[in-house]
Amino acid sequence: MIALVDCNNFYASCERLFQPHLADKPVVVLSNNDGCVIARSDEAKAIGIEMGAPAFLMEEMLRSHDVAIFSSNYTLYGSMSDRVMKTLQMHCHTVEVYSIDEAFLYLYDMPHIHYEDYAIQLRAAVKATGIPVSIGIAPTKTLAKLANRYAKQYKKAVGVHVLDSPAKINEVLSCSAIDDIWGVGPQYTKMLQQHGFKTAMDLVRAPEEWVRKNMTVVGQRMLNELKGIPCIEMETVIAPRKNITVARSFGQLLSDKTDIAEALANYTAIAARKLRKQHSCARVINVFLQTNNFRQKDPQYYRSINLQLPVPTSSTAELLQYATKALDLIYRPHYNFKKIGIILMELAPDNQVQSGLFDQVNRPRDQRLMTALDAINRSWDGKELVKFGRQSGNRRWKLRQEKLSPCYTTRLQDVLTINI
DNA sequence: TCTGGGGTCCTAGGACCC
DNA sequence: TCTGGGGTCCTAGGACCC
Repeated sequence: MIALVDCNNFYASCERLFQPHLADKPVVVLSNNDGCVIARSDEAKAIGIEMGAPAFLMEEMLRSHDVAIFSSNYTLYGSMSDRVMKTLQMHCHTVEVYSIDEAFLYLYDMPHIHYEDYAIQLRAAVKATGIPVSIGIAPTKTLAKLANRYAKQYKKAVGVHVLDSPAKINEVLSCSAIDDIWGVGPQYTKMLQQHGFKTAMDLVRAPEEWVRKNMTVVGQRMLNELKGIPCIEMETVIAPRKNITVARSFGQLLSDKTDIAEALANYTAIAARKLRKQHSCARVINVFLQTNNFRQKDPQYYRSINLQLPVPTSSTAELLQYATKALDLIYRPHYNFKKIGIILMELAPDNQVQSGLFDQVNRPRDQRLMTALDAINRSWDGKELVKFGRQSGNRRWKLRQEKLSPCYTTRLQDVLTINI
């Protein structure tokens, strides 16, 4: 059996944990730039606040219901996620951390446990971190996902649901809508509804060849998973990323090339740090630049460009040179730009780099420099104490984060003081 | 009139996930 | 005035190889 542990309203729960007076209040967390709603407490969902809704269209509503609003604080959420995942690892040795707020637990080597009791205990153990979770247990990942949804929807008090018999599986399949299935998104929902499918049970009854033809091999795997035949492997070792993207909308529209170049330099530095963290080098970089396409009255512009690097690298200095060159090639004056991004592609392990015959770069020296830079910056609360000149300037690009909470768990001066 | 049988690599586009 | 930021996988078609 496989368990799926999913944190309830994760970002909202993280924020609320350190402000207990918000315990039964509506809480929302906004995306970067305080743009859209990306997490909601149950109370916020009950008022009718939709996922992804733009905050600026709901100001009156948020005020009238006294909704607590937070900017995203990924440092806090990452740290809370670590605590949750470590707790799970203490109760199961095969854990796949699937996302910041979800994990699959492999229970095959504990066949004699009582699954529901186990889940209830596990849930209580995680609650000690302050984060509430729901748990679904089933023979496949896709069914565990459905069981988890079911627990959230119909068994809120216990927060746990186990699919250990055909009858229980059928019950969940019958009361799950087609788009509740893991792997069925908006397009497949539309297609399946047009063919008369309503519930997960309807899909299970469909002929395999039909599913294969209309939903590719991915759909075929999904179908088998719903029938209790595992087709999606556990992935317990973290594979290195194949691409690394850093892209942000600016806090305000920018036209000036100097401002945009400064933003790009900072995003490049972040991407390069991520690259080194997973011990990879990039062979190709892509830089893209775009205007705000919600402002249809403004002239629109989008361009992206790929640059091949002569020798794969993870050096911020070198990547900055190519990123700057890329911007020179795609930048056009007089547009109101909203967003720029860099994608590092064709990543390879940094100990398997083929050097170039005419390479002029002193790579060992660059590597020592980057190692020293990372070490210094790591030891200062993650603040970038040492950086490249191109990264500095007037920071016109920086994000709006008007409701940012403290880093309660990662920055010493932000730790709460409690008066008794 | 009749024209083989295997393969790989690359790219764009489409689908999905959190 | 204000609308997020990351990822993965699959397929079809074209170009090429022997």
